[in-house]
Amino acid sequence: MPNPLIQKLEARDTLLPGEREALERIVVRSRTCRFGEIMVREDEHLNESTLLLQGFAARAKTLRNGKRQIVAVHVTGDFVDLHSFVLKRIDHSIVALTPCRIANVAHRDLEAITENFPHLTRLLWLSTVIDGAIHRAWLAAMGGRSAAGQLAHFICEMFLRLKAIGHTDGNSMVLPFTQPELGDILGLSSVHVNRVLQGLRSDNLIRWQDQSITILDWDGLTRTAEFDPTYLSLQKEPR
Amino acid sequence: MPNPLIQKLEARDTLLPGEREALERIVVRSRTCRFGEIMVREDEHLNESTLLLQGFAARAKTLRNGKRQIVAVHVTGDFVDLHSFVLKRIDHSIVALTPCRIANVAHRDLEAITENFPHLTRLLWLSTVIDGAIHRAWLAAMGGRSAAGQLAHFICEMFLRLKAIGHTDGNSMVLPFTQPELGDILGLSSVHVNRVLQGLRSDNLIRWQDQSITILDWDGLTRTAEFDPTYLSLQKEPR
DNA sequence: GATTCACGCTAACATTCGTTATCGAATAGA
DNA sequence: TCTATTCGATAACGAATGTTAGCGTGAATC
Repeated sequence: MPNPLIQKLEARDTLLPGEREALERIVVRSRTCRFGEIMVREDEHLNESTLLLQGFAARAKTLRNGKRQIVAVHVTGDFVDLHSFVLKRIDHSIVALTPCRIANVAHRDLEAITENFPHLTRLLWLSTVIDGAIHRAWLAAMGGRSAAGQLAHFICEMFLRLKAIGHTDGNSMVLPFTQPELGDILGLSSVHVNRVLQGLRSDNLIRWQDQSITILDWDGLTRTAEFDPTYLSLQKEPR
Repeated sequence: MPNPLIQKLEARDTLLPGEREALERIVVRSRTCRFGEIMVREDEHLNESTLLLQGFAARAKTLRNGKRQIVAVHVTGDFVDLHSFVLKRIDHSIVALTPCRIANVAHRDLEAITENFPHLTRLLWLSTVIDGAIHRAWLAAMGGRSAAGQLAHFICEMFLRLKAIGHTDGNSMVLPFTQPELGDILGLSSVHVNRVLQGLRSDNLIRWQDQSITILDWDGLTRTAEFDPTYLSLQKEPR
């Protein structure tokens, strides 16, 4: 089975000779996580990063009143806390939103990559920077759009990200999130998530059954979302 | 006058011999910007990044309804769009919130750094990753806190960031933002910003006169903000 | 088989927040 | 000097969103 990280980087730029092998060399041990398991705990000093080989995971901050704010959602192939390589200490915990398979990559090995593979280093850097672009898109969605627009934006984003890794089926995808979890993602109450979801359904934009979402009207959905996919950097470019 | 970028990096890790000179070599041309000037325009293909030598700048996205959402605020020493080095195309524009002095750094020169200075590369990488951490803090503030908590959080953050570059005076700082601008930052209407500001004032947490803010009760302010400064990475660590 | 629990959904109500309008003061420009 | 604009502040109103409660269902647990 191919390393999904390689697939992800190859979508953004062509790997140079040797880079693929270097990546394969550092991804060794892998293990599984149960649903709800906390893979990485806030404020710990880290000497390895986590690569998500399969499943959905989230970066979450918990507030004093018990509210949980999810600040990022990750899918297969994402280097969930690559930023901890330079940060050393992360400001959130990482939790499995489904059962997951993950691999740990030693920071020592990443350091060796920065010493020997400058182009590959730039591509890893790019991964963390795309995470930042997604953060900004979420900020603009939360601050500037209606709740319906925000939810529509999230659906559009997840569809393109899942499509990029071949996890869509026509206009459908599996999004294994409950409405309370969506509330934690969007910063809304689960009641309001339900209301807004009804709206998207009655506008015939999407169908959401169990955990399978079908997009009935992509143009309409992107219009209510004001969705512009460029921030996902889904095209090749020399980096 | 010392290069403020060097000062910023030195606060996070000790520079190795030669790194300081390499940085000084790539920061050459500098120019001034008027208030409101757009330094970098959304969606342009970039081959240089912008270093803020003096002043306040913002990254902003404009929505279809005319609303402007500011997704980041930058101060002296910040490498405002260093992420464009690997991204090549940015998802927002960059606008001067005050008159600014800026320098442009060619991506070719940054590429040379990644080829020859791996440790310095990691520190530049770190800069972009700290920007991401700030994005996440804002997301948690917008999604999970009250408007008062969100505003208080922003004030705490700006105070520590300005203190780190020596731009505070005791418990006071100059924050040259109007209330409508604060609204664009927080995703609130200017009317509501005014309401919430009154609240912080009447609780004797801050004094805000003209553009000078005095923090009267740091403990109280951080408590209403639920502010934890670790995400700013303001301590040295081998990277 | 019985129990518990989480989920999706709905309703009623309270609160927060946005919109619009207005005012005086300060500022910039003609 | 006069005018136009912007800002901070305030009020009134309406819309968006949160809170609490309750219901039926299905899955998991005992």
